Amino acid sequence: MGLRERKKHQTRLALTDAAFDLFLAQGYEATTVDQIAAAVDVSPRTFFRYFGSKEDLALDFTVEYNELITAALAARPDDEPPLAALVQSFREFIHTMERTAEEDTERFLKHRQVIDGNPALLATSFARMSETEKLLTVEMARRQGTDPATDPRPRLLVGFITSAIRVGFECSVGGAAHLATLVANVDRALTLAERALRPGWDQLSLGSSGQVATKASSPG
Amino acid sequence: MGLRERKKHQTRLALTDAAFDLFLAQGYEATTVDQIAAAVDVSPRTFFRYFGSKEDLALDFTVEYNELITAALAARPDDEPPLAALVQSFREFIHTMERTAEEDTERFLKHRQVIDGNPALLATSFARMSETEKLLTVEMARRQGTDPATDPRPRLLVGFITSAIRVGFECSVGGAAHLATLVANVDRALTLAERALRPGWDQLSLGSSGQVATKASSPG
DNA sequence: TAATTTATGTCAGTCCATGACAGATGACAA
DNA sequence: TTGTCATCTGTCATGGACTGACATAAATTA
Repeated sequence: MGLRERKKHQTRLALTDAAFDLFLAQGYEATTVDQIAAAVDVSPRTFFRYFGSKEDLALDFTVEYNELITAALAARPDDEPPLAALVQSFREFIHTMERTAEEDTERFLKHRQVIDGNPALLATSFARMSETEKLLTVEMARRQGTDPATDPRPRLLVGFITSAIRVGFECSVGGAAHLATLVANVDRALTLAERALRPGWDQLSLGSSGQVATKASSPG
Repeated sequence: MGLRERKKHQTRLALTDAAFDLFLAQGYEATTVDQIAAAVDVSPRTFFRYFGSKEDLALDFTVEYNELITAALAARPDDEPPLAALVQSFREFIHTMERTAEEDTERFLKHRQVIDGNPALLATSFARMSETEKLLTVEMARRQGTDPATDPRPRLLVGFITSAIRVGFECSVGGAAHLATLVANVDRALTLAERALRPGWDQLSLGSSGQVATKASSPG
């Protein structure tokens, strides 16, 4: 890696670190881009060459997270039941998060504190997942043997599980910002979600007409 | 209603109408607050006395929608199974929406076209639901006889159903902007969600320790 | 009509974000 | 080493979203 690239990496890191320190000290909204840039001895214009917006910086890590999740699902064995594969992917994800967070606890806790302390940021961080949800849906449809364009069930399954994740995170807001608590809450939400779903609902036996196979087994 | 109040109501309506016409003609981002204000012969400063932000105007209707949903749930009979009550509330909601939309189809379609045409707006419109989700969760917890602060199941149930709604809306984006299609898609998503859930999961029989009753019936 | 309340306009200013241009700096080949 | 080239950065100018302060105009009320 050349000097140029190293420097870039360095400034980027310096910007996020300075930013989060300021966010924690004065709040997200109260800190200006100018302040962040000044803290790193960089022109405000340069800030926007590294991040598209202040929010982009604050939610930068979500990109990495979303990649982790899709990668996790792609890595699950094909013969695993689809729902189990999805849930396991999310479990793996939070444990990966746990591990990396332990290496860099300080940074991790700062992030969580800032995001959780700002409803708008929190909402956006989840909204950013919608792209990932699309990817997960496609992969789930493949595993279920259906077409995601016409069959909403894979999408629904993904929606269920991500909403469980959301709930797990929500439960951890405000309370102890301990990583262990967060992981435990997400884990519990996932377990509950798995239990809440009718067994076998994700196992699609493709009907001839593309109609939902479970229809036959539904009451009435 | 005095003249003053009538005028206010009038300007507010004029602002939203002018705004949505401009949004449709030039796109949401491309139209400025100044343009909207000018179209109604009002100072830009006045715009912000009616709406907190451009986005607030665009998503104004969500407030009404969210009130409809919570009211619908509150009106369901107490002896109805919780999940059924929740799902029925959403069904009632979309049918109320259908009825009001038929009275004022033009405005309704404009709204949907603008929102669906802007991913950021769409995301925010759902993010705004999180306040409503909290209210729904409290009511669901009451119906299930648990404490929403310690038991995540009511919250999970609400999350499931709202994510079904989201999926229903998603399916309708891009395709025919027909109201009937939208309603049908949401309806289908709700039905699928109901079917996907294990029957009786919402019927909590409060264990002595507050532990989850369904635990006993879970495999392994 | 007079006094009070309240909506509106004007003005000035902050912050976020972007395009354009010029100068500085690292990359790379001769 | 040197000169060329690509790229990063700072400066400047600009525009759009908002906000506070103050004055004015209009409606409400007595």
